[in-house]
Amino acid sequence: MAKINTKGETARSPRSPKKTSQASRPARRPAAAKTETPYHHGALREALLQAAERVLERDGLAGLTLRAVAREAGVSHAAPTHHFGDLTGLVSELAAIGFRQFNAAMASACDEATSPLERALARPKAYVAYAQAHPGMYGLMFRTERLDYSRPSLHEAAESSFAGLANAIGALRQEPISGDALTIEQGAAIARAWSMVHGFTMLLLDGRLEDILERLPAGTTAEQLLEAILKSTVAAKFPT
Amino acid sequence: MAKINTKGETARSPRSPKKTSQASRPARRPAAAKTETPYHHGALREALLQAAERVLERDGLAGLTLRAVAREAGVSHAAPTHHFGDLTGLVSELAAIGFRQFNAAMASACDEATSPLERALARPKAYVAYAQAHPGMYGLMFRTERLDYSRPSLHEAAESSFAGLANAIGALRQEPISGDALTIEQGAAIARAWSMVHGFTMLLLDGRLEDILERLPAGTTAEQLLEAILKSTVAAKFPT
DNA sequence: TATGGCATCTTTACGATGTAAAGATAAGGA
DNA sequence: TCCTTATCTTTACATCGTAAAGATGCCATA
Repeated sequence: MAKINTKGETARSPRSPKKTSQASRPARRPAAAKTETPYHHGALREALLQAAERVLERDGLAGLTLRAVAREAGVSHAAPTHHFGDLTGLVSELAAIGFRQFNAAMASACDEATSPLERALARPKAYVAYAQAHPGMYGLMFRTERLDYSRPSLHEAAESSFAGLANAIGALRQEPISGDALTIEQGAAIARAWSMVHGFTMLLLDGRLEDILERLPAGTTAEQLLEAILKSTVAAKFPT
Repeated sequence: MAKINTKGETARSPRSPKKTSQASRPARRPAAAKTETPYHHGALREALLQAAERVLERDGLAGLTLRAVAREAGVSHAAPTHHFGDLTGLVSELAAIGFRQFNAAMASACDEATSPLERALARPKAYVAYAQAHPGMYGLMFRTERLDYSRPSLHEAAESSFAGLANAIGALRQEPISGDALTIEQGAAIARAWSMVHGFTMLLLDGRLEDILERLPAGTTAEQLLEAILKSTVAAKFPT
């Protein structure tokens, strides 16, 4: 509400107010002098996505508007339209980036695991850790209704995330999971794991686990609660 | 710019355009003639909440705006402000109603269960069933960031929901759960159950379980998938 | 090298929203 | 009867998303 907007709608710093003829600007967009802000940005699309990520993590989902992103990038409010079509487009592309970060974080966590038990716990722990480190991004990926999964980049990134999960469950059950057909037991195992971790994450981010955490022995963290849940779930598979 | 606004922002049907003196209106707000729409509505607060629920289930979360609710109720767009303060206020009161419906649905489902196994499954099944029957309401309760839990009605209704869950887990573990202190095992059991069911519901409503469902034997429904998950979880406690 | 097409970015405009503030209207107590 | 107050309407404004028209300069082609 009330958004002061202290710097005016369009805020490209060193732009002469009118009649910017091509004099007084370095010729041919020199990659060195970024401070001159050439008329044609040159990499606006990427700059907008980075600006959007900053706005998202700073102001939350509600603050992620087309105009705010444009302000953050220092261009006019309508500039994003040309690159993303509409807000759904920008948000979807940003979510795709989020999914890729997310997948990379889980993959690297799995790689670092040594024991079988560790490997089983690494993925869900990395899942929750990513969401805690990037709550805005996670909200963008799983809370917004404004995502267009028909966009190839988003579809592919989300699909890859799902495939990683399915493979992890397959490894845990020691039966490779086919790409096109699942038994009811396999489907239940995958859905259960995903539901549990996703639900835990959402409840945690929404502060709804506070009721539980504050009744636990003093100083118990969300990570410890998660670990207790996970261990009680997979304990049977890894006899101590 | 005259504001075309096809149905007029304020749409109380039989309102004389100017100078509505008290003649031509039934004296003293007669409870019989609802069609006359007395100036002072008499029960606007409840009417607005009912209108809001209709708008929510018809147009979804994005369609639930203060002005849309006012239109639906046939009053001016600023009328809700007096009763709810702002959009957060209205949305929070509606969410409280949702939590009460939600709790009642689960309680009645538990009452109808006969066997111990049935009783263990009744609650989560009713949970998901409510969300499927009232996706707007469920989204309002668990997806919106615009809820004010400091409001007594919402706080109480949500708290009651949590208490019901904790009791159900206590019954399942055959150890009554204290109101103020939990062991890590108890906390993990509660958080696990809630996370699983909540996560399943969110993924289902978001269509993210489609990838799994369509790989399952043809015709498998979400309810069957949920049942498979639940049974594999509590199977140990209920030897067939 | 000159020039025209076209991608890129800005300006302007419009309807929608939330919210504040002032005006209108009835209800109820003095 | 009159006045205070709660309730509802009108008006106003900043913000948002989006469309459309104008400005700018890159690049291929002549």
